[in-house]
Amino acid sequence: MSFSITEENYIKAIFHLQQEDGTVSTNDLSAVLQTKPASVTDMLKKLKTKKLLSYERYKGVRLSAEGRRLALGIVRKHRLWEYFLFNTLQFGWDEVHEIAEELEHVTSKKLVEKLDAFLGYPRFDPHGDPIPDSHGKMTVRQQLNLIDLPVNKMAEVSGVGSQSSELLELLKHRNISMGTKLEVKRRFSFDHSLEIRIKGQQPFIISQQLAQALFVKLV
Amino acid sequence: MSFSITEENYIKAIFHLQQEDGTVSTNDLSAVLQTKPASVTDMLKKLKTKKLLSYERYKGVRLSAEGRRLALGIVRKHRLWEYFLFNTLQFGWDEVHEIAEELEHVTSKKLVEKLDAFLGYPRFDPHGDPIPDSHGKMTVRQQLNLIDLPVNKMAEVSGVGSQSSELLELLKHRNISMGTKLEVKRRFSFDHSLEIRIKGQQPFIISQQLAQALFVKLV
DNA sequence: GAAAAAATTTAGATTTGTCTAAAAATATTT
DNA sequence: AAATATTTTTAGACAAATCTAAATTTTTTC
Repeated sequence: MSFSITEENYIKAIFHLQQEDGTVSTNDLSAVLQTKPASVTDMLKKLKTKKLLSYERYKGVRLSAEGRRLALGIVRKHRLWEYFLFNTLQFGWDEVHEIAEELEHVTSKKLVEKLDAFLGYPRFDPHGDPIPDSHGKMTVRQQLNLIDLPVNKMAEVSGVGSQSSELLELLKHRNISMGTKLEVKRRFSFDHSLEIRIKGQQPFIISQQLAQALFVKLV
Repeated sequence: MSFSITEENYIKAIFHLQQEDGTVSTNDLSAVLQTKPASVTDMLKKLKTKKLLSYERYKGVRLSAEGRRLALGIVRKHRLWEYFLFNTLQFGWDEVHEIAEELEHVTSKKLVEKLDAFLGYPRFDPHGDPIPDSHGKMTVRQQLNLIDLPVNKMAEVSGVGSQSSELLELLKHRNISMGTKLEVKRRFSFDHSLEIRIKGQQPFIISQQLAQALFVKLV
């Protein structure tokens, strides 16, 4: 069985939304895919007949084992291409997502395996997200949200919560990127902002929203 | 203005058919695109309104300057990706075309330029076809370096890189002279040596230095 | 230069993925 | 638990790209 680019994008979106909570709603999908809820309903019915997901009207949706396998394949391709664009072609880490959105739909299985080998079987993409291997397995990284990082523990940035250009723009301006070493100096309960200090720089304050969008690991 | 993958495939097909004779017929297009003539007619009308070609009913079709520019851009992408697949990812030269058919539709301009730079601005793809540069210009090849001769293409020796007696001595010993017909059987990336076969003889291996000193033309 | 053959176009239908507007089901508020 | 609000689905329509069958134009043959 083969799938259109549109179908693949639905499956990928459901996969990502499912990470948080078990079932995914029509409205959530409508929001991330930028299509009307009515169109989402139509597509869900279609994907159900293709056995990629279980769906009952008004009850939300969940990927089947088959659907999950497909999703992992797409995510694998997306992240391998991101790695290629960043490491081989020297793109900025804020540019790679958009291009990978197209490359991820190229179908050749052999291409994916050759690319993986050429890149040296990388396990994380430029945003710190794990790259599924050819069996769909991902290395889990002991990564925590910056908002949860204990005060005065040195850590390094290992992931971001979204690929939005707004976030990436802010990070660029704040001079934060993958591997940046930092620690939390203080917490302000009023607005949940944090004072952080990047190694070798003066401390400064970041918002709760930004802190929640950053993942770090202890060093 | 942007174009669908289908529209791009029509433009590319017209471009290739146009190489032979000036105008292209509905039936020829129908044959290479594997669609019914009626469908071709519909698309030609559409592409005419987009000013990519000139078309009058029953009279065949010709690309406009705009259409030619678009076609060259697609051919450029196709051949750069073929070069990448063959030279970087070590695909067989018979496998690259099919995969490049998908990659050629990825839209990022910057990707094409970065890929071109990464590959070292190659001027010919693995089949020996010229790669248009970013302005759409192609090198016309009459004579090429033996090191660039695609595998399994019969060619004849048409020139040498120097007149040094050392070179000529070696050529005499190897039994190679002007007009000798040969083909490349294999390439060894380790030392860039080539296995070649002179028509009617057993294959043997020559060094990179020797290959670079020989010019051939396709026969 | 007709008649026959081939190529091309028109007309009307189909599939995919989308939309709007209205109806139905579910969730929230009071 | 009734009223209200929100979410989701249904019904019917539309654009893109295709098809088949029939009509038209061009080309070839005699």
